[in-house]
Amino acid sequence: MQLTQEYREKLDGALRRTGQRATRQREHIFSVLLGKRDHPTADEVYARARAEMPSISLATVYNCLEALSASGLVKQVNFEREPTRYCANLTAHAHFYCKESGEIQDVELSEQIIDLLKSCLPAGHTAHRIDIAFDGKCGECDD
Amino acid sequence: MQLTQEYREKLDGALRRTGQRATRQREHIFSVLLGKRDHPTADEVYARARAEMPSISLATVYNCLEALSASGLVKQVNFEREPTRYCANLTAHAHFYCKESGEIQDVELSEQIIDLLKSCLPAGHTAHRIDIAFDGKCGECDD
DNA sequence: CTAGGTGCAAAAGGTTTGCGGTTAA
DNA sequence: TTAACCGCAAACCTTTTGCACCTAG
Repeated sequence: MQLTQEYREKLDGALRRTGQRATRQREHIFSVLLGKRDHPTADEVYARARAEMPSISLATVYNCLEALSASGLVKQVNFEREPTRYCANLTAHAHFYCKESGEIQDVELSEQIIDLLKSCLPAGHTAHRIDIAFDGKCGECDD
Repeated sequence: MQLTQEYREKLDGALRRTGQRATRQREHIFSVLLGKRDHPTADEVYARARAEMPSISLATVYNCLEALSASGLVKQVNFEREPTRYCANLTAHAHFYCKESGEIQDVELSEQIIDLLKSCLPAGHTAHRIDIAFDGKCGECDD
C-alpha cells in the first residue's frame, strides 16, 4: 500500500507541526492504518507492516504509533484491559465492542451529544478528550 | 473499617447470586472500597487492605476485586494505559481524569443522556455497558 | 552537521496462573 | 465433605527503555 500524495502531505504537515520528523517508517505505519480500518493492536500493525517492510521493529511500530497519535492523525482506543488499538478515523465517534465476535465498530456521534456530555461537567472543568466505549452484542451476534 | 450490617447483606447476596462465596477477604476489600472512594488501583487497595489484614496477598486482592466486579457491586475504571481503578459508586456516572493533578472525579449523568447515547447504536446492537471517560483539567488546576 | 529516529534486546509493570494448603457452605 | 478460595512465587504480555548506529532537515 502506497500513501496517496494527499495523505502524504497531510502526514508530513501534521508531523512537522508537532516537531516530529517524517520518516519512511511513519509513512508506512500510517498507510497500514489507512489500508485496513479495523482497529488493529500494535502487534497486528507490526505484522501488517512487516509484510512490506520486513526490517521494521516492534519498538519502532510503537514509536510511530505514538508519533502519529501525538500528531493528531491517529487515535488510540482502549477497551478494559485489552491491548491498545489504533484508529485513523478522525470524526467524532464512539466505539462498540462486541464481546461475542471481538469485533470493534465505529459509532458516529453528533456534535450535539458531545456538547451535551460536556455540559455535565462541573463548572471550570475542561475536557480535551472524551472516550466513549460501548460493550455488548452486535446485530449479527444477537440471539 | 467494619462493614455495616446493611452492606454485609448486600455483599453476601450479590456474591451468592453470582455463584461466589462470601469470604473475610472479599468483605474486607469491599469495606476498603467503601471507606475511601477515590478510585484506587489494585496496588493501593492492597496497601490499604494490609493495614488491617496484613496477611492478605496481592493475588487475592485481584481475585476479590474481580469477584466484586462480577457480582456487580464494584466497577472497573480504565484510563488509557494506566492501571485499572476500582469504584463502588453504582449510579450511572462518567469519570473525569485531571491530567494535572492525577485526580479522578465522578461525573453524574442523567438517564436521558445514557438513552440518547444508546440511540446512536446501529439497529440490533445492544449495549451491556457504556464507559465514558473525560480527560482534561479540573477547576483547581486550570490556568 | 546533529538532533531525532531506528533496531535490537533487555527491563518494566500490571495482571494472571499454578499449586499446595485452607475454608465456606 | 468438597469445590471454591487463599497465599506465594513464578509466568505472562504489552509497553518502555538503553544504547549503538543511522538519517532527515
